[in-house]
Amino acid sequence: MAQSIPFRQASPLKASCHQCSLSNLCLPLAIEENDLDRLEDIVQQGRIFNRGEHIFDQSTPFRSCFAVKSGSVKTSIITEGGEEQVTGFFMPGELIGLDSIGGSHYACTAKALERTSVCEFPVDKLEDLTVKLPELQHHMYHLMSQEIQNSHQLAMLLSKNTAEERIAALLLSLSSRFRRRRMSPTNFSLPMARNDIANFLGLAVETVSRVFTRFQNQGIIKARGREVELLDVEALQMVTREFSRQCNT
Amino acid sequence: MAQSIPFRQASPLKASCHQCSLSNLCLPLAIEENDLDRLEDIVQQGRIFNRGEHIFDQSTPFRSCFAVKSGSVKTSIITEGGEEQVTGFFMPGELIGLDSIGGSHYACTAKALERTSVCEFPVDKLEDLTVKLPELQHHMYHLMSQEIQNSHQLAMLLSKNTAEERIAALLLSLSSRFRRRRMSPTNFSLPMARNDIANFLGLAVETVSRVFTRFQNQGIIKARGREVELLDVEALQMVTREFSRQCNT
DNA sequence: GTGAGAGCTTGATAAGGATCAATTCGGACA
DNA sequence: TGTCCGAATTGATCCTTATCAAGCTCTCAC
Repeated sequence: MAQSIPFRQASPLKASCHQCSLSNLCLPLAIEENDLDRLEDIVQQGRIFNRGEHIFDQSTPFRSCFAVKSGSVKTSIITEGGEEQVTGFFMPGELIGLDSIGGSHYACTAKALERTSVCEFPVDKLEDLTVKLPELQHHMYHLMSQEIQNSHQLAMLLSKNTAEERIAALLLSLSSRFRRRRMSPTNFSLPMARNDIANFLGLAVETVSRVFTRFQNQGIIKARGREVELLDVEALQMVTREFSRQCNT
Repeated sequence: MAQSIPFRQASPLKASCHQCSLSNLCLPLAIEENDLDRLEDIVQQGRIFNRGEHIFDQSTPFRSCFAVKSGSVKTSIITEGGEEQVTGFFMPGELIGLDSIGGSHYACTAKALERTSVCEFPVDKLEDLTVKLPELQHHMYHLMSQEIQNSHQLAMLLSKNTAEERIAALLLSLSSRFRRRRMSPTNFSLPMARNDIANFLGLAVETVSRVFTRFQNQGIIKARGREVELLDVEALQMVTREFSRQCNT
């Protein structure tokens, strides 16, 4: 977009956090209104990625974290043997690359799941800034610790829960993330393919498919391709083990 | 120990990072010799925990990160339903509590696996210090991102690898961590019970036991209770999938 | 519109590991 | 030294989910 306006030469790719609708989800939420300029000074409006394009991969030298502005991203580790493990899905307002700070290269590969735009935060500048803005530093620590917790939660899901429980948990996670963005928590379209869901949850595609139809037959969800409607959120919550155990006790 | 010397009243529980044998593994490794005092100023020599004692649990208000000084610690998440998921094992020089920064309470429960001593870093002071020592801040980011990577690696292990591969990977991880501490990488005693291994790796205890005996019959390891000897490290590396795939290709 | 290919669904079979059950081992303690 | 209890091992069976195979559907290019 910005590139199609050749006349504005000054501050060519500077993003405006002030005007961004995601400022209450993204990094700006940790910063006082009048310090926001300092964040804007280091943010670069990244380019737009088409479906399937890499934002970075494991061979890219690490330089920046990225905030998703629109669209969605999947991150995955790819082993020497070529196996892929999807490690996360990122939606608008969420920050990618926290797992790579301190390394020379990115620790994972990030791929746009649809047409996606991102904001880029060069990490050297970000580190300088967090020294000056302790609230921002605190927020960074907070984000990173949450990333650790998310990953532990995933490990838990993978090692202790059935296919149905895993899928229910994913649907609920997506639901709450849509809600945070003031979008319908019960009626949304999945940004990722069944394949990615399967990989992320440690299942075979066929199993994912079967569980979707099972949920549908039980009237818990309605799914048509990537379009999903959660018909009975309570039932979904019952499916996740934490909840069912809680109720049994 | 310090408590048994009642005459020294000044700086009662101050740890000496200068003299600590783990200073090349622990936080001090990021700090210039002459800034080390500032870290020492905020470190508290924590008390010693007996086998089975909690260093903190999920109901403890979050205040500090802890470095293991001697002994070992397991961390786990415990769900409302009472289920446990072991999220990590921590050995001397390693930092616990990174997953909790920014929260009001600890995100996991930490339990001493044997008689264990820890150093305590109050996080408010640590955050203040990282503002003054950018190298320390950078190192904290680095540690946290590695924690994320470790957890992703675990997720990968759980979702893609067989029981044998998971156990081989754990043994190799322990081995390399012993090596870093200048201890034998092939001859060590497991700090954790079979039960904890099973839980961590998403297996049943029986499966862990069976794999141990299978490895033993194949002459890859020798195990007598918690005493383990790695007889054929190469073979173990072959077992982990990354390696075997690499060789097949 | 039509064909091709990827993505998704459904069915049948097989396998890896969980579960249940029964010993055995090992260390703490009287 | 014997006893007790939890941890570890071993065996038999069952279950969930992977795998293999086939058919369906949607989308996109031509």
